[in-house]
Amino acid sequence: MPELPEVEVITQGLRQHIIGRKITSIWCSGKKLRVPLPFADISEKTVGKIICGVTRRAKYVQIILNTGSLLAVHLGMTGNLGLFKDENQRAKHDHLEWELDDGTFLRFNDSRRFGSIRIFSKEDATTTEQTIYKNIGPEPFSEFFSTTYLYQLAKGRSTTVKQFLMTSNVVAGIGNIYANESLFRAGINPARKVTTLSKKEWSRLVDTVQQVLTHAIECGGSTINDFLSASQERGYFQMNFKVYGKAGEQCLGCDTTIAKRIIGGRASFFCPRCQK
DNA sequence: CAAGTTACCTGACGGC
DNA sequence: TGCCGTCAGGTAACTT
Repeated sequence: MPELPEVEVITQGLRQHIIGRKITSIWCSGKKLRVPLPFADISEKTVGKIICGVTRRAKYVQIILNTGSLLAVHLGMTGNLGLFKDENQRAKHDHLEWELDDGTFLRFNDSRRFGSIRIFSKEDATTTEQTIYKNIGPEPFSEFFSTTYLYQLAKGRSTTVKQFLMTSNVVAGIGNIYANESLFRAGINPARKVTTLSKKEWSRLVDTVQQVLTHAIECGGSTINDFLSASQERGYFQMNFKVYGKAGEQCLGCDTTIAKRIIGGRASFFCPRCQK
């Protein structure tokens, strides 16, 4: 499900509603997630505490408590964090639930269970960086995500530009959808070897990545099958897809048929004429 | 170190 | 109707 825009939309949605709320109780399904869920630790560090911040780093939603503890939630492919009124029953695949002092419930739902949830105490701030974020590249909106950075990092690598963009230690937050869409808008073929890109092309790519992500966040993310914001609203950036999922359709720019090709094991969509 | 492969898990969809 | 194969927004642990 979620790439950076979807995680950002959830983060912003939660922030509006749960800051200042006290967690009054917790429940878990007991099902195994990709990373074992440290339920006792999560319970101890969250129940009775007050939520004082919600932020995003890479594809993680971070919930910060008044004790300084940090809860890091990764949504995997199908995960979601949503807010529900008490009359809503638990849904299939709900795995963790916090009750808040205003009677609402914050629920983590994940059908494929590729998501993960970890908790760190204030004292473990360095550990947090060392465990989850140590191999994660710069945020795409940071100054470190630059033409020079990409150009230098690409030197000596044999991978394709699309795989490079989707590698989390190159840049955080870009998955299959936004890699495809950014490359289309930059006019760069996804199968190009990274060493063949000029500085001008890297520069265009930095711009289009930022534009696409910004636009997608403004649209509330992309809802293909199941993505919903914290307050269960659909995103509509999928209306703005120019290539993703459009194999066989005509390119809006030139009428050429949009192609599909597997690159690095992932479906890649592009216009063979507009993307050189 | 880089890059390719496999594994984790459920659900939706198309073909038969 | 159902069974089967394929595919899906992600990542980490393997091997090569």
